[in-house]
This record gives sequence, structure tokens and C-alpha cells, in this order.
Amino acid sequence: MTTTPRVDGRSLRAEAQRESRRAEILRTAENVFAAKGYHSTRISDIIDAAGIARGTFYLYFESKSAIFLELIEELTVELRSTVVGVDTSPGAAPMQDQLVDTISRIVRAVTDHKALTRILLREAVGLDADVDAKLTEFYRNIHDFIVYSLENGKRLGLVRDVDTDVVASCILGSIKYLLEEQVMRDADTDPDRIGRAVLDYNLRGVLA
Amino acid sequence: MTTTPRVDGRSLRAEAQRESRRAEILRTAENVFAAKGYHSTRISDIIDAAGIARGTFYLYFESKSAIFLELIEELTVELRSTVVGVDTSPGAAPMQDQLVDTISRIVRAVTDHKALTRILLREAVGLDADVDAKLTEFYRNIHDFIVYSLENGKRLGLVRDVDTDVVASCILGSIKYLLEEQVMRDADTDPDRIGRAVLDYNLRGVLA
Amino acid sequence: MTTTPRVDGRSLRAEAQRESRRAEILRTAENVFAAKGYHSTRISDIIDAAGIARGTFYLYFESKSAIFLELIEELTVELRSTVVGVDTSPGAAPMQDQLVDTISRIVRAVTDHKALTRILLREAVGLDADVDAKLTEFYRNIHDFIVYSLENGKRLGLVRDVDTDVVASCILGSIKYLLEEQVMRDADTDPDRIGRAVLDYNLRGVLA
Amino acid sequence: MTTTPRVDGRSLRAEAQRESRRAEILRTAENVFAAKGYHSTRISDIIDAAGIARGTFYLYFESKSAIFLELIEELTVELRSTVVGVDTSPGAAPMQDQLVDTISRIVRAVTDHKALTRILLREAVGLDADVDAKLTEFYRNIHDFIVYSLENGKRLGLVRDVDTDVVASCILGSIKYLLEEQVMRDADTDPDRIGRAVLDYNLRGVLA
DNA sequence: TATGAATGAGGGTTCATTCAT
DNA sequence: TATGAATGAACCCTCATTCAT
Repeated sequence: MTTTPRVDGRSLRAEAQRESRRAEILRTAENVFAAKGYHSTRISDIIDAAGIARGTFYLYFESKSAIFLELIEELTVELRSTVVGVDTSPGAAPMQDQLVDTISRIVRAVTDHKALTRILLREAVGLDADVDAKLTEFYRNIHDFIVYSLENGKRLGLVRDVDTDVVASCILGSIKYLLEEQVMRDADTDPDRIGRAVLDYNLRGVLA
Repeated sequence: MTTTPRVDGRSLRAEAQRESRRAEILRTAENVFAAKGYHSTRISDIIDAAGIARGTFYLYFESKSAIFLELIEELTVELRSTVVGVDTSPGAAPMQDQLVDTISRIVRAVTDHKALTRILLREAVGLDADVDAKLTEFYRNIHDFIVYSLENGKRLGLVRDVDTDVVASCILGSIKYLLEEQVMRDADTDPDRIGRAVLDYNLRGVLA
Repeated sequence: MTTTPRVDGRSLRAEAQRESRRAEILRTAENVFAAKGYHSTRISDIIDAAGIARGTFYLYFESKSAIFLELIEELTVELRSTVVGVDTSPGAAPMQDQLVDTISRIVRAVTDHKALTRILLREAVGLDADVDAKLTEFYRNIHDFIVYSLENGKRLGLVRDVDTDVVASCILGSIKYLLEEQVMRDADTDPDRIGRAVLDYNLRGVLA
Repeated sequence: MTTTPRVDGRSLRAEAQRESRRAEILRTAENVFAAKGYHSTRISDIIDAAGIARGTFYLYFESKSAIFLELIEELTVELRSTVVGVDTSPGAAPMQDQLVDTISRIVRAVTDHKALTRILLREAVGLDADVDAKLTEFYRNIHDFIVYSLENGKRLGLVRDVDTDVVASCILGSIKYLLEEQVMRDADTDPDRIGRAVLDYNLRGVLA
């Protein structure tokens, strides 16, 4: 068990190689999971697709659920980073433009990771206590952020007096479902059109 | 040689007993599925909970997925029946009251079937082509109904000029997500409060 | 447990009915076994075909293998009865005519019970120690009869000096295989033509 | 990334080991099948006898029926190869000697594979459409070969004018049944004695 | 006698994970 | 590090037989 030193070129290169191999397997797994679903995906499917040996898989990942969890983590981080607050300082762009931007960015992020998102939205739920907790937290974070933004808007006189808790859920739900549809059909709808429509709906409702 | 069961008392009772037994197993399965999730539920779990023998299960249901499908079917039928259109005839109740009613009814139906709904919303998806098709159809039906109602509202001058397709998805998504939250927490929020809030949001949006 | 007297008309009729019912099931089973083979035949197949209830079957037969055994027994008895010795008394018909007759009779008996014979020849073997013993005995009986006939023929100067044991097996085998072919194809070859050919072969061989 | 096995010593040895393991299981299965019969043989019986784990079996064979099929295939190939034609060229050995040789060879082959042959003759039939087809073909091949040989013999004036189709069946049947008896008793009769007797019978018949 | 619901032992197969090489 | 053979727990489903009605 000769632990090689961390500092020389050799081990650094080795480390890099290890990382790239790991990433490779991760990407392969993403596609396989997206194509077949979590439960129908066998370790065999992943190692076949990755062109590695059975044991090699376990050299990089602890288990089937571990690699899946990592993918979910990756995506939630990515998605969360697309959600940014509205800049209300004097010289900032108009609020609505900023919001359209944010939504479009989310739609685009989701579209870029169709495979993973499909999994996230359709299968990640109810698989595992860990995943469940992670997802719950993910959505609660966004929910809380929306609540915070609404409260802010209220204070600035931009948002009327609504039940922020319920409304935040509504907003989140409306966007989430749109994304779900987006990711399930292959037809690529224009992110901007969707962004504008959903925003208009959320801001003004449907009443004439 | 009268081997065929007649419609006498005897066979009627037998038939009734058979049906009740079936229903019993179905209810048991509902709870087990809700508690453990579809994949983690073993036939053994169901028959243990139902107190029946292994073979007896297969006397009433073809397979694990068959009984699950039946539960899903049951719920979607139930839920769909709670969604009713708005009566716009002269003497009818105010539109908003009718809508609040409908939403409250849905919330209550979902609350009454927490176990099943939890499954429906969190696990039914991505399990099986049959279930997927059934669910897709279920949501599309509701979506189409909303589109139709919006178009109607537009014609009557009640609804402003919105992208009905996207907006229908938003409405559906906002309610769906609220129900999801409702069913995941055990805290029973007042259906009416939720109904009113979600309606207000959907009608008027958040803008001041 | 009121044992009804055996002598009155009532119980006699009942007895007769019982027998006819039994026979009916037996005939049905014969066809089902012949169509699907022993192992692929389920009790359900038999009771469905017979139009009786599950429990009724066990009122008449002890088990699946018991009814099968009975069918086999029936056939072996029937077949054995067709094999008769040659009458060598002065006024008797020519020996060869008698032999052709016997063989034709066997071919005809087999053809009349195609279903059962198919089972006997293709599946009855290796199923059950009882059946195996029964069959072994059946064939040994015929074999011994042939040996006896050959010895007789030798004494009368009709049969040349052959290894009666081996030759008896050969004769039996040649006829058995012909019957197998007969019963496997649906094409009905003329029993007499076959009878004559197999006899000619067995008497004179193939040498010019 | 050299993941594919090269033809180096390592993988060659592995390959060889794999093959030997496979053969080992195959031989074990042969004995178990012969001892218990196809239907009574459980996968458990085979893996217990082979001293391997449940899953290991499926690493080498697709299913219970697949390994059985392979055994049958093996034997039919082996047996077919023992049947060779008669050399009628000027300097060749006397025809009868050649025929005795062939028959003795068959008897010996069968005796060498008693276990398998027992299965082949007593159980392989009626199990599976694949096996049935394989066996039917096997026997038809031999039958056709005998027909061909008889026709040949006729042309050369060695065989008299017989119904070649029926007679070929008789010859095949006589030998088949002898082999059956041979393999069912444990007493080893002298292959040559049997060969000579069956040949004499087939050539000259029993008539004085 | 007739019924058919209930039983439960039994068996084939899968697949995530381990480990010797 | 890489390999892939080996493992064995797990699980669904079948079906001959029993038994209460």
C-alpha cells in the first residue's frame, strides 16, 4: 500500500487522468439514466456504454445510487445558479426584462441538460431518502427565494398584497411544470416566448 | 349439469364477497405503496399486510404492476371528476365562487386520498409505459380543458389576451405543485384558504 | 356420512352417472394431454376443457399423474390385446396372412388412438417410476412374446437360427418406430401396405 | 485505454479457464439430468453438484433449457459422426465387415455416453419445440442416409427390391430400440455380438 | 356431489457488489 | 489501476392440491 506523494508531476497527472475518467463515466451514466430511467438502468448498461470493466466502475463510484445522486447534485447546483435576484438599484435594467432574462436562462439551462432534467423531474423523486432530502431542499430554497423576492417587491410597492407562501409555490409550480413539458417533448419551443408568456401570466394573471 | 353460476342468492353473495375481498387487497396495496413507494414494495409486503397467501394475490390481480395501474386509474378518474366547468348562464353563482369551489373540491379529493396522491405525484411517473401514457393523457385532458375554458373566457370578455397554451400549463402547474406540497406535509392547511389564494393569483397575478 | 345402500335404483343410477362423468373427464384429459403434452398440461386446462370445477376433478381422480397413469394403462391394455399369436394348426390361415393381420390390427389400433399413442411414445417415458415400470413391463411382455414365437418358429423349422433375444428387440423396435412415425405425421398411410412391408422386411431382410 | 483483451498469455489462460469451467458445468449437468431427468432437475441440483453459486451458472448458460439443448446437440453431433457409408470400391473390406464396424461403433459411442443417451432417448422428446425440431432432423438425416444406402445397394444388386422408405424406418427403429435397451440396463453386452446379430437380422430376416 | 376461493411450497432468473488476479 | 468471474440474496410468479360452503 505505497501511498504515492501528492506533489510530483506523476501523481498530478494521474490525478488528472483519474478525474477525467471519472467525468467520462459520469457523462455516460447521465445519458444511460436519461434513456432508460433509474430503475431500468443496470450497472452493466453503464459499463458497456462507457467501455469499462465491471470492477472499474466501483473504483470511481461507490454504488449505483451514489453516481445517480452525484448527477442530481450537479444539476441542482447548476439550476440554482441560474436563478438570480432582481437588481432594483436606480441604473438597473427594467425589472421585467431582468425577470424574462432569468426565466429564459433557466429554460435554456434545462434544455441544455435535457437528459438529466428529465430524470430529475420524472424519477429522482421517491427513490432514496438522500435524494429526496436534496430535492426538497432544492425546491425549498427556490421557494424561499421567491418569497423573499415577493416580500421585497411588496415593500417597494411593486407587488400587491398576496399570500406570499402560497403564491411562491404557484410561481414555482407554474415554471416547473412548463419545464417538465419542455423537456418531455422534443419540440424546442422558443425560450424567450415561453419566458415572456409565463412572466406575463405571473405578473398579471388571466383576468381581463 | 348446471355448472354456470346462476343469479341466485348464493352466487350473488359469492360475487359480492369476491369484490369486497378484491377491494380489501386494493386498499391494503394503496397504503403499502404509499408508505414504501412502488419499487420498494414487494408482493410480500402487500400480502403480509393483507393477511392473505401469496397465490391469493394473483387470484385477484395479474401482477404487481397491474394492481398499481388500477390504483392510478382509480385516482385519476376520481380527480378528473372533481374538475367541472364554470356555469356562465344568467342565474348562476358568481364565476369566482364557482372556481373557488372547484379548486377546494380538488384539494379535498387529494387530501382524502393522500396515500394514493403521494404515489401519483411522486412515483407513478417513469415506471411503466402504460402508466406514463395514462398520466400523460390525464394531464393533457386537464390542460385542454383549461385551454378551452380560457378561450371561452376570452370570448366572453372575462379573460384577457394571453397565450392560452402556455398559460394553461402554468395554471395546471401551479395547482399541481400546491397539491404536491399539500400531500407531502402532514399539516392540513385549509382548502378554502388555498383555493382563494391560488385563484386570486391566477386571476390577477402578483403585480401591484 | 350416510352411506347410501348399493342396491336400490337410485344409487345404481348415481353410480352409472358417476362412471360416465369420470369417463368424460378421462376422454377430455386424453385430448388435452395429447395436444399440450404432460408437463405443459395444467389441471386448469383439463377442467376448463371438461367444463367442471377445480374441486370436481379431485372427486374423480387423485392427482394429475393418476389420471395420466390411467390413460397409459388403458392404452397399453388395448394395444396388448391386439397382439395375438399365430395359429399353426393344420386348417389355419397361412402364417404370413395371420402376421400381416396382426400388424395391420396394431397399426389400426394406434391410429385410432393417435392422441394417446403420441403421448405414450413421446412423453410417458421418464415421468414417473410407476409409469416407467408399467411401460417397461409392457414392452418386456411383447418382447417375451416375440421370443416365444420365434423359438416356436425355430422348432417348427419356420425360423432360422437367430439370436432370439436381440432379434426380438429388433422386431419390436422396427414396429415401434414405424408406429411412432405413423402417429407423428398426420398423413395416414395404408396400414396394409405398411404391414406387408414391415413383415417382408422382418422375414427376409434386405439382402438380394 | 487498452480495455480489449489481447491475445497475450494472460487472456489466453483466462479464456481457457473459462472454457474448462464451462465444460465442467456441462458435464455436471449431464450427470444430473441423466440421474433425475429433465423436469425433476432443478438449477439448484446442478449448481450444488457443480459446487458453484447460483449466478455463476447463468454466467455460462442462458437457462436450464439452453444447457440441456447444448447437451443434446453435442450428442447428436457425436452420434451422427459415427455413422459412415460403406466403401464399395474394389479393394475395400467386405461390406458386412464394414457394416458390423459401423454398428459396433455406434453401440460403443452410445455406451460411452450412457447418461446423455438415456436422456436423449427417454426425455428429450416433447420438451421443447427446439429440441423436438433438432431430434426430428437428426432422425430424418439418418433415415435418409439409410434410404440412400439401400437405393445404392439396389443398384449394385446387393439389396433386393424392398420398400426403401418403410424398410429404412425399420432398420433405424431396430437399432434405436436396441440402443435404448442397452443404455437402460447397466449390463454391458458385447457391442460386437449385438452388431453382428442386428446386422444378420437386417440382412436376412428371420425366415428359415 | 359440486364448487371455486385459498393455499404456499417451489423454482427460475436477475443484478448489485466483491475480490482474486 | 483495471479486470471480469464469482457471488448469493432477492423476488416474482405458477400451479397442484385442499377445504369450507
